[in-house]
Amino acid sequence: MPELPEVETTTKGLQKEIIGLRILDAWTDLTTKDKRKVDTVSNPKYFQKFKKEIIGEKVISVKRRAKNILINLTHDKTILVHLKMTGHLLYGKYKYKKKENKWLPDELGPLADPYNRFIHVVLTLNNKKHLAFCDARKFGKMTLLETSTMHQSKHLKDLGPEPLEKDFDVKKFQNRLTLRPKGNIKTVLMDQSLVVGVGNIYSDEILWHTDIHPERKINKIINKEFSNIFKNMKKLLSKGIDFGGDSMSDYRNIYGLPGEFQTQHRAYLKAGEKCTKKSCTGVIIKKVINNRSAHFCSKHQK
DNA sequence: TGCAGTGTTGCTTC
DNA sequence: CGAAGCAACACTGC
Repeated sequence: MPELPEVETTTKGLQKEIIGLRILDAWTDLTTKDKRKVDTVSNPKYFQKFKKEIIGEKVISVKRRAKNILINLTHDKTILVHLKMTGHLLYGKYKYKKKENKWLPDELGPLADPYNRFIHVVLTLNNKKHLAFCDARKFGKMTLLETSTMHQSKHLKDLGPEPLEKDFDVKKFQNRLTLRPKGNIKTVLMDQSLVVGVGNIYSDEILWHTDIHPERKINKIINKEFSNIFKNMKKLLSKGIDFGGDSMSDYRNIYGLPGEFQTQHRAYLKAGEKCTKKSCTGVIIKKVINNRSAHFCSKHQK
């Protein structure tokens, strides 16, 4: 689900609702033994430490870095959340069912979200409301970092530049992508160590708009095309934010409500449909490229 | 009914 | 180092 526009939508929602609130309690039912998750709340031992650290702290700010949400707390602490495939952060009123060790939305909770049944972490706030982390597939990540050094942590240190930052220009963009001369453009666009924020949906859309085949090698792309990809990447990511994210799959904002960017798709999940580019007679096809499904026009993307 | 497919990324292998 | 494949997990939809 969540690529830059969806994570940005969630971040903005949190900025509106939870800044200034204090964390009173934390709960989870996650119990993985996966080594890759030792330093996240999925590891029960880590969670105990995490809980102790965040209780009593107040939310100072909420930021986004790549597809990570950073909840900055007092005393140099920051909660990092990555939604991965099916994560949701929901804000509202929930109640705890002790018998089942489960949380349910209360009458003021985000009832709209059918993903409420996958609640795996709940933070209790000092306004009688909660921040719930729902995640059907349990791929998501939640961990605690030291704010002053977090950008050197393994979670953030290898990330490329932000595509929507003012000082990120087409020259820097081209220099980054050119680090992978033999890579397929679609795969390279999604490589978070080169440029952050683009995933499977937006990469398909960017390439449809720029008339470029997803398997075109980086070293076969000319300057003018880089400039076109750059412009369309910024345009489509901004549009995704303006539309409140893409809910073709399960993305919901912090109130459990869907975004609308899925109405703007030209390629993603449109296999078999006629291409809608002006005077193009092609059809959208689907092909697995580097283990990801790519959707593109059989005719105008070259 | 059963099984392929799913937005991400981290690890392994070559 | 880079490229590619697959695993992590559990549900949805064909």
